Amino acid sequence: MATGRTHRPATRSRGIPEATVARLPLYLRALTALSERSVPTVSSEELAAAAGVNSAKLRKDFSYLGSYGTRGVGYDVEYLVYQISRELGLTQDWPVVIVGIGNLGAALANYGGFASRGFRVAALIDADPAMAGKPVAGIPVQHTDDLEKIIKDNGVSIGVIATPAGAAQQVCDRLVAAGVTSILNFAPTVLSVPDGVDVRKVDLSIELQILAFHEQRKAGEETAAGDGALTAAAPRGAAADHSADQGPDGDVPAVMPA
Amino acid sequence: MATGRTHRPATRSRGIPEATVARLPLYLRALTALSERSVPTVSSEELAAAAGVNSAKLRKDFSYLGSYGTRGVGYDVEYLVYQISRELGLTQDWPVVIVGIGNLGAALANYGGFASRGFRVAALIDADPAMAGKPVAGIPVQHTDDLEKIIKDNGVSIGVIATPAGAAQQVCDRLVAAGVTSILNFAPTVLSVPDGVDVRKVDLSIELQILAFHEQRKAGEETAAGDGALTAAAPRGAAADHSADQGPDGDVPAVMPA
DNA sequence: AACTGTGAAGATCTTCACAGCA
DNA sequence: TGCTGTGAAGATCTTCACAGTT
Repeated sequence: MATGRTHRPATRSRGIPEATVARLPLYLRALTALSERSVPTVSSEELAAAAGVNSAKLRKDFSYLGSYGTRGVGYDVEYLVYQISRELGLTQDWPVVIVGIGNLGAALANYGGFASRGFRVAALIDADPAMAGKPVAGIPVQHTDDLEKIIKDNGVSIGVIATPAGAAQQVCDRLVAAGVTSILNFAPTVLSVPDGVDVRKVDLSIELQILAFHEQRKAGEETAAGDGALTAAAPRGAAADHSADQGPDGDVPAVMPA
Repeated sequence: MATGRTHRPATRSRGIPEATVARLPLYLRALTALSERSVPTVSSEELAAAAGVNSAKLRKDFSYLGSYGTRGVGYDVEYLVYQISRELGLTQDWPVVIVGIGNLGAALANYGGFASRGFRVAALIDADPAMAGKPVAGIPVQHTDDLEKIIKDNGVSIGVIATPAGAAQQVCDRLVAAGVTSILNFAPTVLSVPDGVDVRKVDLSIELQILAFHEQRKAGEETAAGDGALTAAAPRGAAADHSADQGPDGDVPAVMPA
C-alpha cells in the first residue's frame, strides 16, 4: 500500500508526519465542539481526552504545526481551529463529485458533515440513464457520459467512487484523465493510479475482518496451548508451527498514496 | 487512539503485528480472485501487485503466519486462502447487527461483500417506530427497544453503528452492555468503551480532510517560499515560523482498540 | 503551580539483501 | 535457477520525562 516515493525530493522541512495529519481532523472536530460551547481555552489533557488520544501525542502533533499553545494555560480554541483548518486546506472550498449513486452514493450525498467542512458536492454521476435528472439530496444526478465535462466545468480535484467493484478502475481512470488528483474509493478493489494521485480507501469488509480477527482472539482467551484445526478441511498437507497467541492493540493503515 | 494496554500479558509469541492483520483481508481478496480464475499458485511478486503492496512486505507478513510457500515456486492459492481465512476467524460465522437504518445503514445492509466472507446480517435496528417491520435488504427492521434481546438471541458480538452522531454513544453503551465486544462505528464521534471492547471507525469526513491536506500541498507544489495568510481572518496575533513543505506518502491509523 | 514543547528512548513497521531450499 | 523466508538496517511513530515559560 503506497509506492513509497517522495513528491518533493527537495526542501525537506515542514514535513508533518502522515500519522499526525490523520489525527488533525479528529482534533478539529473536538475543537469545533468546544468552540460551539464557547469554551475559550483547553489543555492538551482535556483536548486529548475529547479526541480519544493521549496528551503527549497531541502535544507532539501540535508541535509540528508550530507553537500555538501557552505554557501554564493551554490552547486558544478559536485560534487552534483556524490553524488546523488552514493546515488541512479547509479554508478553501473543495468541490467533490460522487460517482455511483446507489445506496451508498446516496448516503454520502446526504451526509451532512460533508458540506460543513469546506467540501461541496458539486455533482452526482451515475451510469444508469434512468437515474439521470433525478434529484438525490437535492442535486440532480448526471450521466457518466458527461463525466469529463463535469469535472472540468467545476474544477473538481477530489472524486469519490461508490460504484460496484467492477466499474471502479474504469471510473478512476476517467476521473484521473479529467484532472482529479485525489480519490476516495469505497469500491472493494485496488485502484491503480499514476504518480501524483492520492487514493484513500474505505472498505467495510476489511474493517469487519479485522474486528473478526480480534474477536476470535478474545474467544480463545485463556484457552491457549493446544490449537488444532477446528473447522473445515485444509487442502494440502501439513501446516507450520502454532503456539499461543497475543491480544490485539495498536493502530493500522488505510491509505495508498500513489 | 488506543488505550495502549496489552490484552494478554502472558504468552508473548504468535503475535501477528497489527499492520499485518490489517493487510490480510487485502491478500485474501486478491487470492479469492485468483482462486476464481483457477490459478493454482502465485509468487509473492504477483500477489503483491494484485494486492497493491510490495513483495518484501507481503513475504514478511506471511512469515508471521508460518511457512506456507514453496521456494522456487510460490504459494498455493487454495491453501493460502484457507490459512488466511482461518487466521482471520472467517471459517466461522459472525452474526452482525446494524443499528441505524438510514441511507447508510441501508447501504450497509445491502452490501454484498458482507455475507460473502463469514459475516451475516442477523438484524437491523432503528429507533424510528415507523421503520419497524419494514424490510430492508430483505430483513425486517426491528425497534431499538428490543436491542438487548436481539443481541442475546442471536449471539451477536459484532455491532455496526450507523446512527447520527448524537445517538452513537448511547447505542454503543447498550450494545456493549448486551455483550457486543467489537464495534464498527460510522458515526462521527469518539466512542468510549470499556477495556476489552474493540472499536474501529470509518469517517468519511476525516478521509476527505486528509485528501484535502495533500491536495493543498500539490497545489502549492513549486510555489514554495512565501506562505502568507490567504483566506479568512485569523483570530489572535502572530503565528509561528513557516517555510517550505513536503509531499504526501505513507500510511495511516484508523483503529482505537479498547 | 500549571501546562506546553521537545530531546531522547522505545516500540513498531518497512525495506533491504541474501542465505537457503525446491 | 527461481523464489521464499528472514536477520539486520532504516524509517516512522509513540511515549517518557523534564526543561522552559507564563
